[in-house]
Amino acid sequence: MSSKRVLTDRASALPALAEAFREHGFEGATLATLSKATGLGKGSLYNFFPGGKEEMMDAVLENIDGWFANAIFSPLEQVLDPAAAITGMFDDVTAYFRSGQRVCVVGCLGLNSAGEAFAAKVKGYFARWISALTHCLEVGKVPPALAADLAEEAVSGIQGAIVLARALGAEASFQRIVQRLRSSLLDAIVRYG
Amino acid sequence: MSSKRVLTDRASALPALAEAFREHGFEGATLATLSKATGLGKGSLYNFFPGGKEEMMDAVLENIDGWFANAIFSPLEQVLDPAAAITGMFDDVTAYFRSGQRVCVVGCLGLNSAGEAFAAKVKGYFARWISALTHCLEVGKVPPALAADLAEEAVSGIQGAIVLARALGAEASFQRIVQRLRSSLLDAIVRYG
DNA sequence: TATCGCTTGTACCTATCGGTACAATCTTTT
DNA sequence: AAAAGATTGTACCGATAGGTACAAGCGATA
Repeated sequence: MSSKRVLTDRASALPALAEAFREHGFEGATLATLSKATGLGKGSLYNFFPGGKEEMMDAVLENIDGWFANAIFSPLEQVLDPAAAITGMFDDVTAYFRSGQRVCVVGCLGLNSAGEAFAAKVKGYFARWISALTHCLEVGKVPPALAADLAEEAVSGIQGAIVLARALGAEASFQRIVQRLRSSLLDAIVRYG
Repeated sequence: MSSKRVLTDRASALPALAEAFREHGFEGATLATLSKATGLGKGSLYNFFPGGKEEMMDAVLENIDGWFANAIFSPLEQVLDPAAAITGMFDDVTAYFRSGQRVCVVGCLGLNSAGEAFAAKVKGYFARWISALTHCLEVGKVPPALAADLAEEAVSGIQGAIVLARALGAEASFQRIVQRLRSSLLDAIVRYG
């Protein structure tokens, strides 16, 4: 059971690590920050993540990706009711990003040179999201070319909504933008479905 | 003339500083980085910017804001031909952000805690952009409520396009998204104008 | 309860951080 | 050309960065 316990404790530190990286970015999050955020001393941190900050961020990305795969990507990929799946996606995403007050770690990593080490994971995350959403729209009888366009627009639009809502300090902006995106996708399904 | 020369040299360092901040972010850009980027030693840097990194970023923001005011905001605010102004805006923005390969310093600052010191400027930048674009659409006879929505969607959409294009390493994504936004605004003007 | 191995806090390391001091240079003015 | 001022590189500062070493502490097995 000891090997399981290591896993458990390592995993239980991930939410706090993710929150610290979210707030301060990869460069801005110091070991002192991470230690305080998790309640773990440096010793424990390096025990669980021998690779240091980079391994911590890697684990956080893995964890986030797992959450999205489960809560967002899979439902879209194995969709039965496209309209319901899309509505669910926007609801989950709005809750997850706290209407834009909570930043997207993955998106932020792509923006500066500090995130280059994680480029593949960042790319994979967005690529899978768009492809899952495209698939869902196609199941809703939306023509493939339009489906791909709408999916790209939606995923990109959510990221933009986060940037704008943070900049303006306005959750309402996020909600308006996301609602418009949702309507746009649902309209396409209604039109072709 | 000496006071002018100070201004000139300080100003001439701004593009290099902006590029360094763009690439590494505020925290990630060290004084060594900034020194190398500008070709100025620490002494000169602190001679021109006694307030250190923070004053440098402040000056960079001022500079960026000035560029946008001149190239983007003013044409929208004093618009005669709304359709042409909007087309011009998207062209200029696409060139400025190098189809999304070049990050928006202002948007990035809003994303993590390091940028809190600049929150007012960040907010002002986006607020003015949205309000200028709203005005332009209204001149194009688009109803005010819809104009505000479309403007918010466009500005937010551009930011999202940058995030996505960087993450995917795909300029094509940026161009598709921006073209769709442009069409959406032009359509509204055609419909109501 | 003695032992074993995982876990943890503390002390410590070097490199580099942002920033300062200042003497040596240029420029400019006269 | 000489004085005055602006500009610059270099040396240096304390603080803190990420990371390592390691002895004490801990819970499980026997």
